[in-house]
Amino acid sequence: MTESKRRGPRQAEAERNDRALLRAARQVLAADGGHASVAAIAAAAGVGIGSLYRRYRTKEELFQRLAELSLDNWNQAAERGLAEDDPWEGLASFIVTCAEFGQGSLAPIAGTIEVTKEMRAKSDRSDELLAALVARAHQARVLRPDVTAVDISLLIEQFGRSPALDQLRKQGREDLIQAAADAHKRVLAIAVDGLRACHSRPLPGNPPTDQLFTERWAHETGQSRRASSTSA
Amino acid sequence: MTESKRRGPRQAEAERNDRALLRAARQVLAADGGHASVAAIAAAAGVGIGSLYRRYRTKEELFQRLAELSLDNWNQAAERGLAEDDPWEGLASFIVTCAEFGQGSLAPIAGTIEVTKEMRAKSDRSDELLAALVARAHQARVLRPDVTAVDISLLIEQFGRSPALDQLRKQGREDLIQAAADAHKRVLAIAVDGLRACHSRPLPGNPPTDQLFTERWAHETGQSRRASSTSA
DNA sequence: TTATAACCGGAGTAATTCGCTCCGCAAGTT
DNA sequence: AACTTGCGGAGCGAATTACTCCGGTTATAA
Repeated sequence: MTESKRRGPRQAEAERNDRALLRAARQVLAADGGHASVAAIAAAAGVGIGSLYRRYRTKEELFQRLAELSLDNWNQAAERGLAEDDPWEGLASFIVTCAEFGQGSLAPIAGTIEVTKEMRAKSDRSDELLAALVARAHQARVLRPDVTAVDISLLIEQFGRSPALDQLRKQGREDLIQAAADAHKRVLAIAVDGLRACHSRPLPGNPPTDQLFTERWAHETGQSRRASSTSA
Repeated sequence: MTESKRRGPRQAEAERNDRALLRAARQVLAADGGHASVAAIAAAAGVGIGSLYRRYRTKEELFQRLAELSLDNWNQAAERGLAEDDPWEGLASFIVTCAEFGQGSLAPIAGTIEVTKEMRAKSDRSDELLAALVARAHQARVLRPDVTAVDISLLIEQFGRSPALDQLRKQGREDLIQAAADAHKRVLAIAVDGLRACHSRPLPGNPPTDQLFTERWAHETGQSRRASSTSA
């Protein structure tokens, strides 16, 4: 990212290919789940398999990079949300941005990739940012009092994919993709409105624990200790 | 279903196995997508592959049966919803029931199975029932005026799976499965509250067309004509 | 008990799909 | 021309697939 000086047209093409690759990987991963094949990803990106393997030594390396970029995006969105004046708009825009970027693509690879130190640090930071976003919205009384940060994380994950969109993409129905994307935004807007403080009846069940996230990314690294807290 | 008279303990075991098979198929399909293997389904059901193939001549036959049962469940839930006195509770319970049953398991096989005449008839009937449910809620002014039946269908599909639940099941973390299921219900309750009429701001974009559903189940049967309407 | 029938689980099989390597080729630079 | 740089995809061994087939187990009958 700091070294994006292009020194020739070949380098430029390589960068474009890399971006297309990551973009395609998100889409294919969302549509095919963890079994997504490198051939499918390369084809969706419009590049050859060879180009994929020149940049990433293995399939897992590509997925690892994808996870890191997603965390970066998540944190950027959270910072932008905190920068907004209105606490509600800040939280809502954060949710929408994360869901559209496709955070949900990560769920199928949660147990398969190795979690690096950097990723864990970024994940911790995202927990803090989200907790701040939630605390601010609570203090302003615009967010339902019994909604927690974990609820929000689960909601974002739930909307990280669109089943309709994924399937239409796999069928190659380019004509309907835009309509499906718009519809997905609509349904997400409905769900976000459900977070507003105007709803008096309490939510069912107890607030979920953040085990639902921390435990899923363990991957036999003996890492089961709580790494973050979701309360401010 | 009319012939459930058991004539011996062997038949009873066969019935239990069949139910376990269908239940497991829904779970594995949700977790693994369309590539879900018969071996995985049989293992999740706790039966041998042989038992699966004694009841269903092929993988597609199992999926077809699954789709039909889902439609039956959908219609039953809709009828129960219409039978309720309160229009809002009727619609809300319908949504929750469908989402929990795992309507979302069908999305990954949408393009792969042959759509029978019966299935299309049941699908048409479900469209009518949902339209009635929505119309009633609109007339009672308890449902946001700009929410359509297609919006509701998409919301149900969106909540037909839980990424967290699916992954925990695949990891065999039985201890967290109940927590994930409860959390999923919570998030769904949030989204359902977003449908209430108390929200004044209109939803973004235009109401989605039902092409988003009809086109996805076509499967080269030359069937592209509109089969139902979603407005009352 | 033994014979029979019904149903079970899963090893085995051919075909497919997988991740990945390797090499011939086109484009830019000197 | 010669050299460098990045490209696409054929091909390979390994893994996975849907499905078949058969030996074992349980319930009933004589």
